[in-house]
Amino acid sequence: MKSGSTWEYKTLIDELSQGMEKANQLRVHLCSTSPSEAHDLLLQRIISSYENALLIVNWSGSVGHVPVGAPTLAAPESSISVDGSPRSDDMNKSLRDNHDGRATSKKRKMHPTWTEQVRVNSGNGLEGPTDDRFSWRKYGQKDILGAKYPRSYYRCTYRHVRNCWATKQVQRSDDDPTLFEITYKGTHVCNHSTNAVPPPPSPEKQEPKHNIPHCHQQEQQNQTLLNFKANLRVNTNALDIKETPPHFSFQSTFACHDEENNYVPVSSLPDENLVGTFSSLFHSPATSGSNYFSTATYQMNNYGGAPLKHSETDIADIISAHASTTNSPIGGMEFSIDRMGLDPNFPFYAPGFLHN
DNA sequence: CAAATTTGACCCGT
DNA sequence: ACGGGTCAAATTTG
Repeated sequence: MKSGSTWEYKTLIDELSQGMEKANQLRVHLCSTSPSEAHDLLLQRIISSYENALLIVNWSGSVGHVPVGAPTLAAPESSISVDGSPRSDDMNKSLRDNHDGRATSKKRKMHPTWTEQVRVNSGNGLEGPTDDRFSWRKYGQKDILGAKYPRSYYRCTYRHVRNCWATKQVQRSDDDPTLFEITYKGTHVCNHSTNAVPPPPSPEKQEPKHNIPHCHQQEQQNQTLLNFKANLRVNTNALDIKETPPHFSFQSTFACHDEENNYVPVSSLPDENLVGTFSSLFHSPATSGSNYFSTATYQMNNYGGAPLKHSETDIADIISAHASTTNSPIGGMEFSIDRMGLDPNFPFYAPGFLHN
């Protein structure tokens, strides 16, 4: 992009983030002094608008020249499939299932992918960095050639319920056992603690997670934004992982890679201020959640009679969840699927933006 | 008993 | 053929 517009662009971002920050502050303030649903809702909307704007700006600022080696949000060629249903595998599965049962097929779709290094400062970081506020379900572990420690594979617990295809791999560092490299793939569309679809019947086990105070729900939205940014160039600094015993401290660094897996260190964040602004509001910017694709996903997912075999969490849930996005106002967080449908590549009719 | 983890087998790209 | 990633039956956990 040329320099003139770059300047404008930055200024715009500055302004927007200012606005957003102030709104956030106001919100926090209001929340603590005179909690009021109405205020909160209003502020949420304001903030959402800012988020929207910021996202749009970020988006347009980044698509033009694909500058940062951003983990691509969608596969370049497959513009329709904003992903989230990255693997038609499961559909295929139901088709091939018949005799083989094995289903993985096709090329792996492009997911936003980034790596986080988490250091566990403690006597024995044996458990590893477990809690990043999403519900992960381990689905595999593998000894990796030349690596001392096995690599663990996790996927989102709500994969089937919410069609959330985020996965992560955790690999302990060979020479520094306190260091874990966590590779996130795909973006969370479940946003399990707040958004659109309420969590499946049994609330998170892994994360009995403190009920999120009303005031903090915004965090989720903010987080969303942050994470979106993270998709462009992941960032974070300190994080405070809730269920960590006090003597644990995490420190993480992020990098993301582009499709060629070129590392893109995150040091060079052009808009530090923005990040600073947000990070002051978050406790755990490390989470990988993001809704920005969920809507697209929702409307794209097609459970087309492909019964997912076992319990997992239930097709009934799927159905009702699905229904809830179109019919019942659950938590007032439903969002406009139809609009999403118009342009799945433009993920900004994000949930939490309260379209009703 | 349901949900999560473990673990060997399978699949796919190289 | 090999290695990494995923599946799914068996097992464990809550």
